[in-house]
Amino acid sequence: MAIIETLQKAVAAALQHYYGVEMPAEQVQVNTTSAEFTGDYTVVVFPFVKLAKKAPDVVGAEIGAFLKEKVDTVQDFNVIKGFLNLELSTEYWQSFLSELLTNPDFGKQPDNGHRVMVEYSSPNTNKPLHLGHIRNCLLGWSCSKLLEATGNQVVRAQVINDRGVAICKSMLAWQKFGEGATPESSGIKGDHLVGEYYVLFENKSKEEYAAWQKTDAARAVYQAKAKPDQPEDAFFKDFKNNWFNQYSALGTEVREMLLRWEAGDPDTVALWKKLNSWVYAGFDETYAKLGVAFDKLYYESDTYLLGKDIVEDGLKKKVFFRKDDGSVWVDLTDAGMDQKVVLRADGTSVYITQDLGTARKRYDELGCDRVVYVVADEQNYHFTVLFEVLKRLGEPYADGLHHLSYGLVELPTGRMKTREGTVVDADDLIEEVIRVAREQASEHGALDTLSPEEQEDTLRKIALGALKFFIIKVNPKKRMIFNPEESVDLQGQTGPYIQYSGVRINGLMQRVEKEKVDLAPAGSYTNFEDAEKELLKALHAYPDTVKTAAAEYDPSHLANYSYNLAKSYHRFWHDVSVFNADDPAAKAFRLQLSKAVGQVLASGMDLLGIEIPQRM
RNA sequence: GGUCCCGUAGCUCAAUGGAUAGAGCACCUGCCUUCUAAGCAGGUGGUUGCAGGUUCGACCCCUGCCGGGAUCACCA
Repeated sequence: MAIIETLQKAVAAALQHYYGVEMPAEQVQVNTTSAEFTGDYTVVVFPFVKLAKKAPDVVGAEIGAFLKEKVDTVQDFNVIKGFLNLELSTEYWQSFLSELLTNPDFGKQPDNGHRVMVEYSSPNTNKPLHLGHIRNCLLGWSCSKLLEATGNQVVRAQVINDRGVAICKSMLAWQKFGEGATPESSGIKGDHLVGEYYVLFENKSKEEYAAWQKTDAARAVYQAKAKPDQPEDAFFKDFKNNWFNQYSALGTEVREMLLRWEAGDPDTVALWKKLNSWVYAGFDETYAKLGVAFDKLYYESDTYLLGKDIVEDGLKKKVFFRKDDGSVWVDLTDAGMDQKVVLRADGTSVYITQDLGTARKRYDELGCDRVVYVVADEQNYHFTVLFEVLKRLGEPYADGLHHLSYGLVELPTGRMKTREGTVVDADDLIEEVIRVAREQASEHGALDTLSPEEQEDTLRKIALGALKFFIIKVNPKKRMIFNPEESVDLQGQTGPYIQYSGVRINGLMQRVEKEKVDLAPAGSYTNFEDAEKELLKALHAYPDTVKTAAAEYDPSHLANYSYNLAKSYHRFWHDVSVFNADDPAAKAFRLQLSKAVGQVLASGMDLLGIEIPQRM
């Protein structure tokens, strides 16, 4: 904020003037004053005492006097234990407020000419979205909004893992046992239907494995391969993947199906397209409910062969080397990593080959000089390697790549496990939060006069506000415990608490409209109440909060800010009267202040992907 | 075992190296005749995993331990 720079420069000038000390202005620490002291901004004078060779309170008093005289926005100061607290003039705060109100883009930055891609969600097409995808989507969406707000052009991209063994399992199970069921005939949402066949496949496979374990062949394998003293059940648990690849009839069928798919067999491709189309329709519905969207879709089936030219390139540049068997590697041991295959001996791509290829392709085609990959932290190593390799290849965009790594979402009972059926389904969860919101609303009664459509819309906003805030308030890199009961709380540190402060403001604004209140005399109101000053200071901090959240790819900063702003507003609401204020200037000022808070809350919540209802 | 991440109130989470480590939930106590009480005010609750170090000042930076997690495939 410009005021901070002004103060920094003035302090530097004071140091020069009194002590002949040269200090770069940006090294001067200016903090916001904590609530229990008088003042708006605080200069920490400890770093200067050695240079000035005077006691902290003397230095503070001298600099304070200098600032008060030379900087007209500094109205007063006090020094406590080496902290120089500065009070800005009421004129400054008044003009700040009116500037905020005339600037609908307050807190946002102008176009900086960069184009950034934010890649998020990356679902597999063999089952529906779950709680983990929700955290991913909310982070990706909010992050993309933050990047836009800080002046970037953003491309939202989704990579869809639409090929491979997983979807073939669903396809095979549907073919064998589905009897032609469709989403229409079964009344089941497409992604859930396909997911059911995936589960069915896994169950059938489990049965087959159990039966196989009783055969002589299995006994022979156990005798030959088990470690000494290894009990049978432990051995067969470990052996499962080997069995599936070598002995399983279903396994063989799936692999044959995958081969047919890769060969472009028309029937297989048609089946694949049919099931995937059901899944996409299901995903679209879930994304719509979550309020997230994409500008660009990448299908793994289009990109999985990509990246071979970059391997050639890397060989030429001696970044990669070829082993005798023909496989291509990169040696990162000098950077504390391992050697890594980038191309198999048979010439086919591996996971990282694709990512190398798509990174270059995106830069070439879309000019994205920054890419944010929103991917869970289990892939930290993969991205460290990927970025390092691209750097060594001298790719021009290599420094603009960022892995927004987020921690796993766990339940109070522990990790979600597919096998134990503890995975929280995204659609179920959304339905559940809406149900609870409906229950609470009927007790509350505030929505009773709305039309049924408006009621539904409001309930959706409240419910999703609760769910989204609950997830987004946590620092992304931390693992989070998701307690379903707490996620639907509407009181306390929650989305609805913030929405409610916005709703209160909406109510005021409607009344302003109706009663045609004159807001002009606000400027003559100068004797701010504590609650008012607190709000002004909070509003003042908004642009920096947006900047920090964007720079750190961390929406939780903004979530916490929004909560604190809402909290200050609730206190203000309680402490002072707005419409019943005793003088017209106070009334006008409080209405302007409320309007400003409403504007910033709406802006901030929008960056988090949360809507504020008209009433609740 | 190597590398990386996390350990803060009973629980879920905050705290650009700055002042007495803060919120919410839960548990108590108050506040609707006044702009929506989905709100406000107060109380209880802490050796910031442990031990050193750097600094005028450390939850934050450094070192070593302890605990939890992730990852180290010609899988994705």
